[in-house]
Amino acid sequence: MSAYKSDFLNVLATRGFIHQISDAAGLDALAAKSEAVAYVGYDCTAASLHVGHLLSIMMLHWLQATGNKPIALMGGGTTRVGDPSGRDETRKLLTYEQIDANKASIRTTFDKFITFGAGKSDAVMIDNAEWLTKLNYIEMLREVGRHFSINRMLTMDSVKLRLEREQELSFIEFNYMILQSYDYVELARRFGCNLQMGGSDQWGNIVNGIDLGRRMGTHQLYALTCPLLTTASGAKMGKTAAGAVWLNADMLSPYDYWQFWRNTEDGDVARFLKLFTTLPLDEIEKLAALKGAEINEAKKVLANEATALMHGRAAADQAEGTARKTFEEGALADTLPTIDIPANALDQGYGVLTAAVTAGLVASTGEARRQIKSGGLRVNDAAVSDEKLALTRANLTPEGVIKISLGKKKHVLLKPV
RNA sequence: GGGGGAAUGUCCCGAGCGGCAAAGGGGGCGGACUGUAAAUCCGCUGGCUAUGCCUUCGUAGGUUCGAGUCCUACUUCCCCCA
Repeated sequence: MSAYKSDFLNVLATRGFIHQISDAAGLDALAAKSEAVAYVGYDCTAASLHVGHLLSIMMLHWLQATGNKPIALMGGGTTRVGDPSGRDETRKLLTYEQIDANKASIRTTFDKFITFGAGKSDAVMIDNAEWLTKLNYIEMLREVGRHFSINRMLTMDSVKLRLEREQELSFIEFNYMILQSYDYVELARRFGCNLQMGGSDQWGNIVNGIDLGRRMGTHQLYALTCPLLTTASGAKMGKTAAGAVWLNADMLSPYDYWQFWRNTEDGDVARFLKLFTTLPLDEIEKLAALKGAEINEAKKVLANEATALMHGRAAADQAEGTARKTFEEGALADTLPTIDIPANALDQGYGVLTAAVTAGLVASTGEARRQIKSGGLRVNDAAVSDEKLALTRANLTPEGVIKISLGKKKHVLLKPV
C-alpha cells in the first residue's frame, strides 16, 4: 500500500487526492524529509470559497499534518486578470473593491484547516497582489516574458480549447498563466516553496511555472494536481439547487452544509469520506461496507465530520439533531432555519404565497402557486391545496411557530415577533 | 478597408410564414416510487394586487391595427476577401 516513502504522498494517494505529479520520486524525497513547501492559489472571485475548493484545502491540511509547510496564496493580483482555464467565456472583470472584499471574506476559511504561524511547518498566507501590482511592464517582459514561447502556450489546453471552439481569448487572459508562473517563482524565492498543488485543470499553469523556475534559476519545483470532482452520476460537484455550496457560514448555514453532505449519492460516500474527512481509513472501510439503507449511517458520519471540520463540532451536532428530529422523528425541530414575521400579520391573515416567498422557499408568488398546484408546499406538514389560504394564529404550533416546507427537505419556521 | 452571417425566454443550447408569453432539449424544482440515495415515470419551469394587467427575443428608431419576425442606424461576435 505504501508506494511512497513520505507520509504526505502516502496519505494523499490512499485517500484519492492524486491526479498527476510532475516528478513523484523527487517530491517524495522532499516530503519524506518534511521539506515540502507547497502552495495553492485561490482567486478572489466570490465572497466565499465553495466545496470545489475543499479538495485542495484538504491537501494543504494533510501537507501540514505530515510535517510540511503550506502556503495559502490569495489571488488578489491574479483575480484582477482572470483565469481562462476551463471557461468558454471571458470572466467579467471584478473591481478592485470587490476583490478586496472577497479576499477578506475568504481568508478565515483557512484557519479551520491549517495552523498559521512562524514555525517551520506553520502555514503562511500571502497575497500575490503584493508583487504582481508592482511589476513594471518592460522589466517583466525582459525578465519573464522572454522565457515564454507563444508556440508552446498555444498548445496549452486552456488556450487551445478556446481557439478550437473559436471562442474569444483576450490578451489579458492570455497573460494569466504568465502571472501564475511568476507567482510560483516568487514564492520559491521568498519561502523556498517547491510544490504547487491545484485541480487538474491547473496542470498547465503549474507546469509552466516549473518551467519558468528552471529558466530563472530557482531550485527544482514540483506539481501535484487532484482530480476534478464529479458525483457518481456525473454532475459537477458543489452545485445544488440553491447554487454553490459555500463554505462561509453567512452564505450557507451549517445546517444546509450538513444537509449537502447528508444527501450524497450512495456511490460517492466512501470516496467523499476519504477526501473530505480526517477519519482513519480503516474506519472509513467499515462505513463503506454498509449496504442498502444502512449507507445512510455512513452519510451521517460524512455530514458530521465534514461539518465539524468546517463549522466546528457543536454546529455539526446541532445540525444532526435538527435533521434527526425533522426527518426521523417527524417532530418539530426549533433549530430549523427561522424567519421572523410581524405578529400582527397573523391577526390580519398572512397569505401562504407571501409566506413562502418570505421564507425564501420560492422566488415568486407565481412559483408558490405552481408548487401548491403540484402539492409541494406544506404548512405544518399538511399539504396546502388552496393558494388563497391565510395563515393566522390558529396555525401556530404549541411551540409558537409555523413550519412551512417545500418538498421533503426544505423547511423554514416562521416566528411571529 | 470591402462582402456575407449571427445575437431568442438573464442557467445553458436552440426552433420561430407579421397575431407570440414564443416549439423542442439540457439543467433545475415539485409529485410518485424509495432510504433525506440512484435509476425510472409524471407535472412545472416570465412577473403581478390575476377570468385581467405588465415586462420579455443585442440597442435605438421606423413601417403596420398588430413586429421576435419587415425597414434604417448603432453595438458586439463570426466567416470570406484585402
